[in-house]
Amino acid sequence: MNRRAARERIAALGHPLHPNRFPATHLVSDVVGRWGGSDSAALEAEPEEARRVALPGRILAIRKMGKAVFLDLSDGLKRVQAYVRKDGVGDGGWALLENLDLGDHVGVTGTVFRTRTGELSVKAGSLVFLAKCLRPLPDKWHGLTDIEIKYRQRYVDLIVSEETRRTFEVRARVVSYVRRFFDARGFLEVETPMMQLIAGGAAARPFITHHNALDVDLYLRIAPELYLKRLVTGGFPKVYEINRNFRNEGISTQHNPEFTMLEFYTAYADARDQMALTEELLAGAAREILGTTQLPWGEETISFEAPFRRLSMKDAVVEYGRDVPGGPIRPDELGSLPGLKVAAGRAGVKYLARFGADPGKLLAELFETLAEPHLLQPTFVVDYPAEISPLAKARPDDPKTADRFELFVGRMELANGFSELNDPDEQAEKFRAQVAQRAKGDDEAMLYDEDYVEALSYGMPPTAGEGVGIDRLAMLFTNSRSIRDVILFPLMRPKGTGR
RNA sequence: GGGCCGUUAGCUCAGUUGGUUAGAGCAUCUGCCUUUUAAGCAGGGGGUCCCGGGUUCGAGUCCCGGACGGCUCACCA
Repeated sequence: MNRRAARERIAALGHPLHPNRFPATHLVSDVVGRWGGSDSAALEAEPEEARRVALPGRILAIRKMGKAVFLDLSDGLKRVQAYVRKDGVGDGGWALLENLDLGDHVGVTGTVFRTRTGELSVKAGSLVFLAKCLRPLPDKWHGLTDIEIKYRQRYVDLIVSEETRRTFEVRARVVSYVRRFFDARGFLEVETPMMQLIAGGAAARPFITHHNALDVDLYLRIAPELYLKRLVTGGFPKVYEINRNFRNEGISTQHNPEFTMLEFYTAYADARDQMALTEELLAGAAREILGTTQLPWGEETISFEAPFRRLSMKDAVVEYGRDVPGGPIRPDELGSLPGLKVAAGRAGVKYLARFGADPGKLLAELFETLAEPHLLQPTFVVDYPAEISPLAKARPDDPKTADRFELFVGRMELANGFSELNDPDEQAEKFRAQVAQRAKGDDEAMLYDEDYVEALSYGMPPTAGEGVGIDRLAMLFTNSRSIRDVILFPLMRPKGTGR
């Protein structure tokens, strides 16, 4: 109520409570950028006229010193202090000052100088009111520690946390870099349907919605993959899309129901070419955005220096399965179903029964249990089982192994790519196998997409495709441990709803 | 959905084996202070101890149930 009372007093002093504009000559960042490097002597050497600014900002600190006051002004990005003296702004300005609170917006007109302690400051000649903050800001010293408010009321987080601000600026630069990277290499950015009759291109549960006029159920896409490959078939040899995917799965530090995916397709290329392109993309992004390929990750460091390590899924299981109780995992065990079952038993793979009949799923499960938690440095895991890769082409030398890779960084799956299956008959066969699995209760198995098979029958050139999780990439580039830290408005349980 | 942890002033947190009137710093209010910067000094106000039951002479503290949040496991990128 104090703040509302202060607002009333400001109005009584004759100040408009919601002025339409302030004739700013600079923002705080401009002042810091222009004079941040000038010491006191350099500033004094400039004529006063050249140091005059009309500077708006939000008040983030008030230090009263009797008949002088220091205000920390922020433009969200930088801070600079205003030095307001009673004899500088007069009785009117002083009366206004006495009714200002933390969070209010004001405009200061004055001269840039440095105080005797060397702090860059603006000596106020006048002070105008711009907007009132009626709610108290979080604790000035501890900041916003309530992680729920941080996510639910991101605007409050952004007001007080320069780190949060920086995180989202880095994220924006990542996306911008990705676009420039692909544009420069002749890729066409496209947008494909978010609402699909068949949610294809990945194994996940979709969200469902309904179109009234057509009276059809539609799915929010779980991936753009099948549409992008239709475009390659249609004659765009290089396409990419950066957009949201929606998966009706759990929420965790690495999962948000809607997340941003980069997918790109290169005709006439294979999985190896995509890996090389990916290394170039990530190392280049790190260098340009962060100025280094050595990224801090908690107490550790991740090196985005190319080339990244290549490791087959089986080799990974053997390498990280050495200390399994009951004896190390042996390469010969991974070649047969009985051997895999024995190995999985020793490794303590969960839900053994569910994957027991499928050697591909069993190997993937072994990999996830034993190897994935160790893959801190960027590692391309290659040679995925064909059974778990229904949209991928097999290796030319081995029909049981998909020409597929996944990139792991920071113990997370960051990217997934492969040489695309372009044989319509084989694709039809794989869809049928997926449908059969679905009938057996696997509700993440894919649906048969008849139109996609027809598209392939028109002839898709040899093509490699890949998806990269942009949110996770943003996590890596900002040293964020939770995906919620890199999504401005992550999905939260609505307030007041029970479980 | 399971497990673990948390919820005390506007904010960040203390609060002993269950025992007077629940505390501190910041914020807020009053006074002093014209180069401070977590400004300083003096004083004041401010509490549904998350909610509902229970045990007890007595509950912020113990027990049961619930709400909300975090972490984690499973599904998944």
